[in-house]
Amino acid sequence: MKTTTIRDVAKAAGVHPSTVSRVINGNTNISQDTVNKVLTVIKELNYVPNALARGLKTNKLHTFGMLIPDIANPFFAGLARGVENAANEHGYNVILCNTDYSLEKEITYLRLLEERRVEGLILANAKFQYKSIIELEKRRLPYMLLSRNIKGLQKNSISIDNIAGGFLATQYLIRLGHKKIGHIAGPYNTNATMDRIKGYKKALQYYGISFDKQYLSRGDFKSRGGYHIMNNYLKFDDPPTAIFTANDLLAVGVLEAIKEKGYNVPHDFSIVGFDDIQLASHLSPPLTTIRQPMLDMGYLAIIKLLERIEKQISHENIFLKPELIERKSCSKYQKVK
Amino acid sequence: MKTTTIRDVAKAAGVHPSTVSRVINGNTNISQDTVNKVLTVIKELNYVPNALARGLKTNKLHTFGMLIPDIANPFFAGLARGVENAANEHGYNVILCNTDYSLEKEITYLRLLEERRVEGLILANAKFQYKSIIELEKRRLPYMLLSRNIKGLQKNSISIDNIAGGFLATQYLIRLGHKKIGHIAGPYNTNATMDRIKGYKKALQYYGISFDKQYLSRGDFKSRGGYHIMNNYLKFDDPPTAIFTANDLLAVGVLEAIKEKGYNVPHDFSIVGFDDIQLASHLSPPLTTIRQPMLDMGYLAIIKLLERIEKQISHENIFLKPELIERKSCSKYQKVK
DNA sequence: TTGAAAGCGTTACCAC
DNA sequence: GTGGTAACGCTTTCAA
Repeated sequence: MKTTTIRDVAKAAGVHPSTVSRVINGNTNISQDTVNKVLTVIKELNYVPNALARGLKTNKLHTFGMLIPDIANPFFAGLARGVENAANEHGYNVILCNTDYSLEKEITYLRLLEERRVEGLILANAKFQYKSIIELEKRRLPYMLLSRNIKGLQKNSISIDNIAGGFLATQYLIRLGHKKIGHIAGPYNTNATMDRIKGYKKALQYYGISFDKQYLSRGDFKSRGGYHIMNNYLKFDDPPTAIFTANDLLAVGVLEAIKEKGYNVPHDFSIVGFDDIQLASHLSPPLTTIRQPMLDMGYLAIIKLLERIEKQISHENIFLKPELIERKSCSKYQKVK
Repeated sequence: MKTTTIRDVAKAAGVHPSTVSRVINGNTNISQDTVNKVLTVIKELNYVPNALARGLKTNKLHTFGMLIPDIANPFFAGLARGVENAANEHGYNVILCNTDYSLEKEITYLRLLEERRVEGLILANAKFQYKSIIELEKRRLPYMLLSRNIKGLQKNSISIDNIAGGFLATQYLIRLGHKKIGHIAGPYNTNATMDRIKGYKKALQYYGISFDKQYLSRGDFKSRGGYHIMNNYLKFDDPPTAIFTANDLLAVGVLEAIKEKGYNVPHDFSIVGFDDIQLASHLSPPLTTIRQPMLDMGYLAIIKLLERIEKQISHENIFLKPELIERKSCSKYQKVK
């Protein structure tokens, strides 16, 4: 069974194919009569334009590609949702690719997306390096890095200001009177982790608290890690009275370790997380945390990508403001334990 | 700047374009010499085939469309992940569309996907009705309904066996000695809700417990709803001693209401949820729940879709087995309260 | 084993 | 306002 084409419509309407094309594309220089006639036939024949043919001709399929490690991770799901919202509003579709933190997968997907002639790329994947970006630029394939910064590249990225986020969290705890503040960081090979540490140190310094390196630990963004590190803190002669974790999952583990030992949050320890995933508000106690505006970040990424495409402009790195969400996992520092 | 085409490669390699095409497509009837020559040139020129042109010619762009209400919902994210895994393994890409439970959006997206000539559709969206399916069949666009059944349609769907799920949850509570078992259901306009209720009733009947309709409540799949309904139960002269909720979020609200009144889970009340979202294992107490195998469901949907495409077969509705995940929100019925 | 030619379904440019 | 024609980049059939 052949699908109906623009030619079938033309024949049935008694006009030339190019006229049908003009009608479809909303060209104005056509008599109302012809427009009506063509439109009627289109409906009658149930004609659906072939976007591939159009794409081949115009070099525009109105499709973006998005690379993320894993859509099942709520953080990336939020980004993806923001991206899709903005793309859809502008008539674009997005092909989503899960790379599982594998460089190989990233490269395979990228190739696939190039073959498909996507008009732009949102890169929220993990392993991508500087030279891959150079490759993209050589091919003139517009991209935006999302929640991702690449060393040596000072443009076309959108992420939150992680330094500000770290500062915000730490400052909040300091203002509650805490002086012994632990920070459980993420893996050290990401900018996000390092910046959050910077913010943490900056706040300490700003408020005249000296940095104690035994209070800084390297975690893995998973609850298990938070659990072990907190247990370790609890063995200290002088454990921290407040903990800032580099993400919410770490805070989950911290909470577990504290409860297990019979202590209470926020009475005995104050906790601040990072991300504000759905989980955070449902923990007991509900977790005070630094919110990343995932939807906004994704949305903005597309807006900027479109600007790049339409006006050929490059953008400096953009940093969105993090926000402190105050819930019930922190309290004023209590002298007596 | 023109992109390099198959013709450029041909010229540079001193062969005919059709020969290049044959090399790209792994045609065997070519001398090793020519293959090598062409491959070298392809690399030199950095040639990337145009999938649109190929798709136009072959009518196969190897792309699927997937309609879901909201990727930010962990349940759908799980499905999407499974779908993408399977699609990718078979050389397909997937265009993801968030419909926000809006029929209008569903229709708009569907049209877009048709124009793009996707080869198949995964429908996990909400509003779609029988007549839209008929429309798809008329257009010979293969589809699979995912976690979604449509009245009157006895084929091409994959979901879990919700009756079995409801039965499993209720049976578990009964075996713990509970006799007064409440069920907080979802919205009544979905098959999933109705089937879980059926399973609940079936278990009661099977174990000789008479159904008491005051113990069955209609919820909304949100924690707020669970909270209010549980508060209502607590006002009963004879409140249920165990609650089975139609999803995990409802259980979150139930837990809150119970704690607020100073009761303890699992000591005073036993709770079983449904879905097993990430949240479930991190609640306190960790929630016993019925797991839906999201990844498997998504994966299988693509496998079956491919079968339909390649072998033109229709499938009966497929029901996957739910699984009870035992955590710490249930205990044996205690006589004295 | 390779070349030639036609055509997939559009759009865009040039006539009239 | 509308028609004609060529071309987008590829695959496929036929012929050699």
